[in-house]
Amino acid sequence: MTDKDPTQAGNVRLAIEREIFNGLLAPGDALEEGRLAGRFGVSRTPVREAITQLAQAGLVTKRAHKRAVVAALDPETLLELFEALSELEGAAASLSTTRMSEAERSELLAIHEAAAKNLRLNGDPNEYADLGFAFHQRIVSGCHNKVLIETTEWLALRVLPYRRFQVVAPGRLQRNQSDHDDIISAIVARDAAEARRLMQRHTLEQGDALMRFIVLNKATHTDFHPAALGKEHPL
Amino acid sequence: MTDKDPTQAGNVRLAIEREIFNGLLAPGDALEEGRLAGRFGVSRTPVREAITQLAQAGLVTKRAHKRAVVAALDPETLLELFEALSELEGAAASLSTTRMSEAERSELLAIHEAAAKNLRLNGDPNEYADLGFAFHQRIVSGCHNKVLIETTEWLALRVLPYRRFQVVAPGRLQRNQSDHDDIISAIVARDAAEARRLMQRHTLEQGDALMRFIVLNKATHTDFHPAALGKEHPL
DNA sequence: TCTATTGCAGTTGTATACACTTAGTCTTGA
DNA sequence: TCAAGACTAAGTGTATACAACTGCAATAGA
Repeated sequence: MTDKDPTQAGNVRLAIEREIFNGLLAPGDALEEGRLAGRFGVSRTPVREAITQLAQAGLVTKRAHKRAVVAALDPETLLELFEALSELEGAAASLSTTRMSEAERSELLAIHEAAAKNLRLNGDPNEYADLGFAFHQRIVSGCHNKVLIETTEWLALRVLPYRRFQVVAPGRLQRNQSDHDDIISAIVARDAAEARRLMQRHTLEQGDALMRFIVLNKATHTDFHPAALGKEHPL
Repeated sequence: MTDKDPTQAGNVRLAIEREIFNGLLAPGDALEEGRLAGRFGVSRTPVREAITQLAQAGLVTKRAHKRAVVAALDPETLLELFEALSELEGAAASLSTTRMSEAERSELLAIHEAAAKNLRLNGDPNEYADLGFAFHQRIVSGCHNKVLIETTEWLALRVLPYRRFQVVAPGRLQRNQSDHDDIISAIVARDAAEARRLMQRHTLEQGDALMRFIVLNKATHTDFHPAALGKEHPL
């Protein structure tokens, strides 16, 4: 357990989060307080507090006197999540066109070019996924609105376990990169409306691609969950 | 304490929420677990859980080994909050133009007309505020995207203690109503882009008006907080 | 007088014990 | 055989005790 966090509840929260992202805890799995407490070597109290926080964050669902379970993202909710996310990221992109500092803009460009290079040289897909993630993150943070940033990341957190799988869809990478190309163009041209439109469409399409992938996968593996494919997520 | 909620932590959470909205607990006030426990006649455990939830919801801030305090919305954050909210409500309005059922649309119209009537007859300003609140809420819920609805309400919750004061600004009521008029028109015309634009601008202006009011008020009363003006909020 | 250190009171964080709820099984009666 | 009800096991909700931390005030030293 990382000892950076002063409080155990925080540690436990992070640990459970990680396990959810790793797939060690799959959507639908029950979080039993006593067992987790034993596993982490603490009492039920901090575990309970961690679960409360995770429930409030939407990563787990909890009803009175029932065991908390890892939030299962049914396709419908996943779609809604991406729709909402696309609106927020679109808004952020729009604001970022006028608010990003020169340094932020050049950093964004650097990330974008690193991704392009990775693609040209057939680099590690996971590295590409991370760069794509960074790309989105920089655009969001560029809006300089803490509330908007927080809210967007809050939603992004919930799709994070699923989001990296878009890369496996054939041909998605090139399409993804050209989308990013266009978004960059809109940003450097200071075209807020266009940046919003492109960013929104892009995120929405990511969601669609992911959905398609999931339902196809589900056809063969009814017990599909993120960990089925992934290596753990770097957090 | 209302005994409808099965769990005490939930009761306490609601009670504290109410006190925050009432102004009994003003932004910056400390929430001391022991004292609250005594006041509500429960132990510290459910109080602690309630505070954890409220912290996750953004209504209070909490750091390790420090007392939790009611989140103080400094003007900058308040502005950011309204900016983010305006994006979300705009998005919801856009989606609602195509997704609202006929029943929902007519309910929205009924609310709007009730507000108009209230205004014509110089009715109770608090009733008008409630109708305005309902207006926004119906448009948001009309988008039929649970995630988007939840997220919007989550942000709206944080400005709720402040939002009702817009009505006191002179001339705001008529302007508010005519804004609503235009939004309704866009919705019945199924003009998604226009509905988004109007709704976004409208919410943003609400924020601006509120901000102006607060800074003016603050000039005389440095210890300004919502309860200074309001009757309690009906929750 | 000023500064640093130490002690103390108050408050939060954690462990543990107990009460209550839930779901499943087993018994019992028709 | 089946349904209804009691019993039981497992797990959550709450209370309480204790440990750890923070802020402040008193005190000692220069």
